[in-house]
Amino acid sequence: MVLQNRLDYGFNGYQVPPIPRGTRSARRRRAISKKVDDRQMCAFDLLATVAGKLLLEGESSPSSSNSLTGTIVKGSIKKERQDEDNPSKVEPCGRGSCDRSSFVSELVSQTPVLHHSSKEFSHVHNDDCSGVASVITSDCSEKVGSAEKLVSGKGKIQLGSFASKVEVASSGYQESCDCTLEDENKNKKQIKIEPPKTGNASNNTKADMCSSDDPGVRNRKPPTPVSLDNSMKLPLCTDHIPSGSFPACRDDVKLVIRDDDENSSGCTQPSTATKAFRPPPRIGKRRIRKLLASKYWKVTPKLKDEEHFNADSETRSVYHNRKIGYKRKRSLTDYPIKKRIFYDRSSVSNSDGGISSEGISSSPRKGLSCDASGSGATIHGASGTSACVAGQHTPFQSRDSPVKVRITSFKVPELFIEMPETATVGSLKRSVMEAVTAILGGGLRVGVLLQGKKIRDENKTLLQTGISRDNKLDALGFSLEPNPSQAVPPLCHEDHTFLLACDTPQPLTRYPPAPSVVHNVVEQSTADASPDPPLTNASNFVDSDHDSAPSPPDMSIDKSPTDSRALVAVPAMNVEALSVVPMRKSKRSEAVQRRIRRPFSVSEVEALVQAVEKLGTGRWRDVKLRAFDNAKHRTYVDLKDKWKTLVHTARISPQQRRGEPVPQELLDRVLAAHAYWSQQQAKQQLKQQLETCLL
DNA sequence: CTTAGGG
DNA sequence: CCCTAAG
Repeated sequence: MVLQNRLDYGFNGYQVPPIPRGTRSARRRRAISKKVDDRQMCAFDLLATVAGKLLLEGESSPSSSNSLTGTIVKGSIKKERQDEDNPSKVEPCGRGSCDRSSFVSELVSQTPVLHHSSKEFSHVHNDDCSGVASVITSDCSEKVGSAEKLVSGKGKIQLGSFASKVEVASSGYQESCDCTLEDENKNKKQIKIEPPKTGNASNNTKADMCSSDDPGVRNRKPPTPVSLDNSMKLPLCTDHIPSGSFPACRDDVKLVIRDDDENSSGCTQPSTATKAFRPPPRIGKRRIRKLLASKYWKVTPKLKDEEHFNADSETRSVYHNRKIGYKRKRSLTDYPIKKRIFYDRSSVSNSDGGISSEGISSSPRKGLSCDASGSGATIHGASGTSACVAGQHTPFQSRDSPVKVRITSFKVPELFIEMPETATVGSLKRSVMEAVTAILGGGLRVGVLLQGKKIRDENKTLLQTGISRDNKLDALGFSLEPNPSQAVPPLCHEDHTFLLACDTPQPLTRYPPAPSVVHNVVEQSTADASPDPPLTNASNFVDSDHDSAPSPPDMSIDKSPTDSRALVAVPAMNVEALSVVPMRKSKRSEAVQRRIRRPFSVSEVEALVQAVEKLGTGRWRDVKLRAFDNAKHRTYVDLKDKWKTLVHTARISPQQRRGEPVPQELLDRVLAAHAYWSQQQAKQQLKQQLETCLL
């Protein structure tokens, strides 16, 4: 029978009888994946929250002081060329003499920036000229896209060198990591982010940050809510930043933390604050896992190969997450309170979004001198976007004069960190670090906003979009959005080995792109975005997570050359989100986002078909292990689903099929295998029925 | 955790 | 892809 089938189906033969299920014990052992440390929860929670907020970033309502969307008004060309070319005018940072400084203060005084913003703003801009990070020059004819890249590039520098150390300074001295917050929570705290002392500091992994045993975190005392003001400034460019250390008042990222117990009671159910402080561990872990799966890698992909996060556990977490998903839906109250970081409600309700640019100004040419000679500082007070807006108008602007954009800082939305009083300062640091990292490290991209409107068309020139034109009312803004390509758990290269024994170190081999795949995404993903291997050799080969993530074929196809490579519906939500304030919070921060769609490539289909031919349907876990063990983003449920659709696809006419066409040959095999295994299954059942009857 | 199947 | 029910 078996042989016959082999002949009939023309493939290497079905494996009959199916190999006995691997002993559960073995699986179990692997299934006992690492429990996520409590302390990670904060980061995860935050990540989720941040994710929610970032998703909503964009054309946020201008009516919130916490608005994440910054606006700037480009400066006008005020000086003649000669002036501009005069290097002496280019004073990056003057003492009190710095024109800009006074200019900015003036701005500040005029700008009805709401709460903390103003304070922080003045701080940064008056005390800290170096807060002005970078000058970006681009020509009027530059396209918006290129401008974004410029900004993005600068930002990357910053983000890339982003320190992985958080210092908590209270009353001027730096506490040891060992004292508890209890000891310190009376003081105003400042958290600054420092560059790593050692070269490898930036390689800190999340595990590092969370692994130390922190008794405080386990403590059941009520949490000490710590609010991180939304005044964290992120100098955009580190060019001037001394590598060794961060002078306290220079380019540091600063958070002003205020202790606010009332806030906490307001934000957390007082009754549960103590009791429910430690939620049912199970739920907590689940939640963590969920977050972990969805966002964690984005921040610290390197962890992947760590013990905690071996592929297996990661994969499993995905499965597990499914359940979490629906469980959470049923009861949102089981939200772990142990240690969470969340946004201030006001912040959340008022606006959502990413990190906004603030204190940006643009001026023609070497406008650094920025002698704003009283020209109108446009105030967007009502808008409350809390971004410094300055506009100057000059009739002299010539068409080809470069548009200079200076972004002094990006602001991070207000954060709250809630921790038990007994948490250590060290753990607080980690929390903040994680929070910041979550926001910055996840891969950001830059959005350009003009008068609050997002400029989608990257191909427009600055001139066309009006950025180059002088209009006081023109507000140019930049926003940081979650990078779509990063929205997917990134993948570390270490993890890149292909699993199947038969596969050697092939990852580096480049296969020619599958014909139907458009790879315009590749430009942004790095080297490895390897296309599908030829079908012929695709034995068990399956794109690793890394490979397939950045370039979902159909994504790139129908996209306009705008910024819409987004896999996440970031742009779409931008405006609407704000008008739908109520829903948002629960929807965004609580709900887990749907996984991004990642169409199966032909090679994946090939691998799937081959595995199913061998193993049969109904053994999806084995199929997964066999052919997709390396593709972390494919769960066995996915495989099962794919098979389902494959069967369906094979049955419908080619005209009705959508997406990347699957070779007919493969579809034939699908049908054949499906038929065979269905038959096999039927037989099996018959046999069982007979047996039961006989018994 | 896995499967199977509906949505 | 998600969600659930059922082993």
